[in-house]
Amino acid sequence: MNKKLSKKELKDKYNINMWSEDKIALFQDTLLKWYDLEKRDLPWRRTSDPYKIWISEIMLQQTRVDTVIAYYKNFLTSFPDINHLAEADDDRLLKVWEGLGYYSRVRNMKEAAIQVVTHHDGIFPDNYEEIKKLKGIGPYTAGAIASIAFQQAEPAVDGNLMRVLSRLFEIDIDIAKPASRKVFEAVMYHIIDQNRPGDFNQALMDLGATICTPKNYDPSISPVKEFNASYVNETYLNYPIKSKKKKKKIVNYFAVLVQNDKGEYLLEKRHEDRLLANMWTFPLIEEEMISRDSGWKSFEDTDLYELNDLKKDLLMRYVKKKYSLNINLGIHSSGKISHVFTHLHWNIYAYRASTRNSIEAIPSNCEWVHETKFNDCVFPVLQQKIWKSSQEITLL
DNA sequence: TAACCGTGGTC
DNA sequence: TGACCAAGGTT
Repeated sequence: MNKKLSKKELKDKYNINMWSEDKIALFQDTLLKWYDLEKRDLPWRRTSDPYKIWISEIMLQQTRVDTVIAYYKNFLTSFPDINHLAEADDDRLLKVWEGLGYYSRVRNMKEAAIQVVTHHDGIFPDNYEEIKKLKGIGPYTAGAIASIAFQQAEPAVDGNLMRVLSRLFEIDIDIAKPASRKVFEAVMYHIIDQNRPGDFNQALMDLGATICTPKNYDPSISPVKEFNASYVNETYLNYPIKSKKKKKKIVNYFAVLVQNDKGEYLLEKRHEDRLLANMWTFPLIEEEMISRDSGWKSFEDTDLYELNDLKKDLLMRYVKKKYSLNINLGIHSSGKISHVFTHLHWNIYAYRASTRNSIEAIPSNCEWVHETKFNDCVFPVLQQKIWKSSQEITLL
């Protein structure tokens, strides 16, 4: 359970000057009046169905509103209620999420749906504590659903709220640290509107998305500028405090597009609990796997674009070992295909190859698939990039 | 705690 | 163009 910090504790521990009750009431009134006039008209704001609100909240995690809208509508067409979701076919479910990213979200959603059907008779739980127990639902999402769908006075502290509150109260803690969220929740327990908690949370999010933005921030146009300590004190350029992210690790890959005598391509299903889990790609081979095996130093950048006889041989041997295939490998790549993840930067060089015979059976996580069937496969955007880029590879 | 987990937009 | 950002959660 969250323990509510008193105003004195907020001051003593975090140097936060909480407002008087009168000022809090005036802030609530001012913010909600602005929200009633200016709130964005979004599909999930036209329903009180906790299932639909839940879908929207999961999709919106680390994802822009504009991107989510089409996925949201399509998802509800495919899985109109929680029973359909609980019984969903895994591949069909992943297909609906294709391109949206963070694919564990949809896997967790099915598990949560099964939890609701099993433990709550298919009725979505109506309080923070029970909602929070569902797979894939953390403190933010539990607070959002509890407040928006069930009018519980629970904070929903996301990146927007931390930025907004940092500026309103001149809060000197690093919002990039996981532990900081609790401080902002403590602030929210004081100021959240007891009668309209869901609207209050969403109003602060809208304020953060449209006015109290990370860049190009102009505090003078805010409807609550008089409440903004960092505006009044002209310290707003200092907030929020946010530490820098680590640099991404750069990894080089070869993608090998092997076609058999029927013209089908070799596809590989990725491991079920790693990056791009359960999705299909052409075989991807880390450059380091090749260079290390051969006792070579890492390849020079230019070596990756075009293979000399030695490197071609190393790659063909690796494919033979791992995929039980003798291949004829082209030496011209697609050029560099860059794909950036949250913590990685991949450079991929795609090569075409052909094969006539398989030595043994191909590995169990691999299949031969004709390109006319690619629409039935769940492809990450990375795979789509490689496929598109491969059309331009020169043969020979 | 910090690392892991996607993608597209923006300056 | 690289770095940051967008309604975070899990391990």
